Amino acid sequence: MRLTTKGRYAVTAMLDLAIHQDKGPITLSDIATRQGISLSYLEQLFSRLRKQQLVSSVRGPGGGYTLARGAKEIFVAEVILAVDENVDTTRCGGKHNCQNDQECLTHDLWHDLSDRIHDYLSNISLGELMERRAIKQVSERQDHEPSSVKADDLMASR
Amino acid sequence: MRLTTKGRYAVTAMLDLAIHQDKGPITLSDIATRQGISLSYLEQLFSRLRKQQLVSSVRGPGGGYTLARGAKEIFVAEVILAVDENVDTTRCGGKHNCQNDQECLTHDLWHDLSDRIHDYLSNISLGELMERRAIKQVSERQDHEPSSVKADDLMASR
DNA sequence: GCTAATGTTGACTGAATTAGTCAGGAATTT
DNA sequence: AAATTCCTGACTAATTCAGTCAACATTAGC
Repeated sequence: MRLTTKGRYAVTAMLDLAIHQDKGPITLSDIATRQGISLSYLEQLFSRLRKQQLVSSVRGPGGGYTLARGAKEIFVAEVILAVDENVDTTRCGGKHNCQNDQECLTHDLWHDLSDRIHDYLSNISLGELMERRAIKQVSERQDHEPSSVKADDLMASR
Repeated sequence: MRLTTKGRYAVTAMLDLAIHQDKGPITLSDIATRQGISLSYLEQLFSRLRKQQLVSSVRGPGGGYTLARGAKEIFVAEVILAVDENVDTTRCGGKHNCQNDQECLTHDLWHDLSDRIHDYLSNISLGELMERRAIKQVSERQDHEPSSVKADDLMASR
């Protein structure tokens, strides 16, 4: 499991899709402008996302992409793995008899960690990230709104 | 926070160090042979690990590297960040006024996720990974050892 | 049916990063 | 003095990243 800018682009684009999907199919041009990602690069990414059945496409005018499932049923790990064709992260490729026992010992340790990260990201859905954002926005609005409690009061109370 | 093969090499090497550190300073040549990583590449990585004070070095014959702290006080996130000359992952570099509000909306969402991963990896120590491995080894040995309790008995009791 | 909008595919490319090589030098033990 | 090890920097091949470009397929609307 790798976590690079490529995966970040994919997750960001999928989040954009999730946020705007109530407006019907979304074109890649829209996402490109909103997120500042080149159209052609998005095409590469969505080609893979489509093959993994994370998005559906509609051709022709008024067409575009939609999420293939609900935002709460799509998990970050899926998105990242879809655009990351990288598989065998281990040098010994799962073989347990490489050179000496010592080698695979730490290989397994890494594999352990990799599994944990994967499990973790498999439990965060696009929907959750959206919700979290919604909560944050409310909280920020409250911070900036004039309220009965002044900022100075808060500072003084520290 | 990125998660690449570079970070994996670093974590693997640090785990190797953690496992063998009871034998005094460990040379990079030892790690190179055991883990199948080129010596020169390890030198680059350990140069950074040393600058971040994750390892201590001893020069001359009988020298090598040791962990700067106990294995339980070194966290995976530290190791990865040490070798990753972290680029600013966000295009807007933290500015909240890039183009339109929409752009930063999903940028923040990604940042959220990145933070979560960081928090997660900040709570896994090298020591924990070692322990987990130890438990796994015991469990595997028990699976293969003939014992007074037969496997069939266990299955039946379910 | 024509046209425009959009997805689909593949070949190509410059830039950055990865992973490694090489050559020396500095410190320290024997 | 000699051997061992860390330390540093310059260099390089391979890969990946990010993007460009061109051609084509499908469909909606006129």
